[in-house]
Amino acid sequence: MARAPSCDKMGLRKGPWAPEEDQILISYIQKYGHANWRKLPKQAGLVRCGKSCRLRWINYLRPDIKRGNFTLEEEETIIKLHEVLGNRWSAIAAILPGRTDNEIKNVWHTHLKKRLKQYQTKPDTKRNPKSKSEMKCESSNCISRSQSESGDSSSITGNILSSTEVSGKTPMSPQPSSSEVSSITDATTAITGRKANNMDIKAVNMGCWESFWSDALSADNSSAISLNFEGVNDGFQSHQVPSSSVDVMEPDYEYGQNLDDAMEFWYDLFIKAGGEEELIKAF
DNA sequence: AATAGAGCCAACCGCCAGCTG
DNA sequence: CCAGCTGGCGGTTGGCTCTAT
Repeated sequence: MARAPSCDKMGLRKGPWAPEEDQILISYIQKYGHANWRKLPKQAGLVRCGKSCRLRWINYLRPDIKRGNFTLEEEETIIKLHEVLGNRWSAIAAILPGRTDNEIKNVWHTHLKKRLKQYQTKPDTKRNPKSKSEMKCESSNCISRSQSESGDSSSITGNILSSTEVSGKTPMSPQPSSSEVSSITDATTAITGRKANNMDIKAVNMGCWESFWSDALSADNSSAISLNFEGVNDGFQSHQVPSSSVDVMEPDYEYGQNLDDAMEFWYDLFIKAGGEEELIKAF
């Protein structure tokens, strides 16, 4: 395949972007979008290659970029996801809203790798590295529970992610592209420890996993119980589980205080209700 | 105050997969 | 089916900043 000449071979500017260039790029994209990165610089009047423009936009100029230091939660999430995904930075970035793969890669190489090494040499000092099976994302918007050590499928992993966290798209976006599906698959595997299925992809596409599960389960909610747990950003959210398909319930269970507990209980119910097949029917 | 070394991060490079004609 | 084009990805690097001496 013929390769496009690199930027310097075409006499294009390289290196750090000037504020004026940023401004040109921003206003062009705001006006016309970025349908074709290769043509964009010429049309916008920039002496850069399309690739450079794309990178600048994605990594720095996009309005939804979160600047500033990574929080402890974000760093923990990266470490845990890296245990599962390895150097698949874009897949990790898909789960951390507002963060770019480049940023995550940099943080990993500059901070986290070192920190992990320290933990491994002094396992009791700060963080006790968990095995994959113990993976548990503790951030408020990313919950994961391990499959039981015995391999019992009744403790399938739970997860809460908004669509934007997984696919980078706003809710009710059109059909995901193959690359987005791959992101969703990666994210599902990373967070839940299980393989993504079409339902996950559909769920992400139609809104978010939370509401998907909720809607699906409440399709038969004539005698439903409610699970209340702390939501992503906004306090408490209610989820309905059809009690008709559940053999055992604990009505006095405290759901509201601990999201992990709620999710554990929720997923136990889900499995008792017949697992995925039941969900497919309900949906 | 000057200098060297380390750390950090924006940006580049080259490869690859998916799309299109 | 094929070749070319494009966007996306991960690895790497150059240069700026910070810190120690």
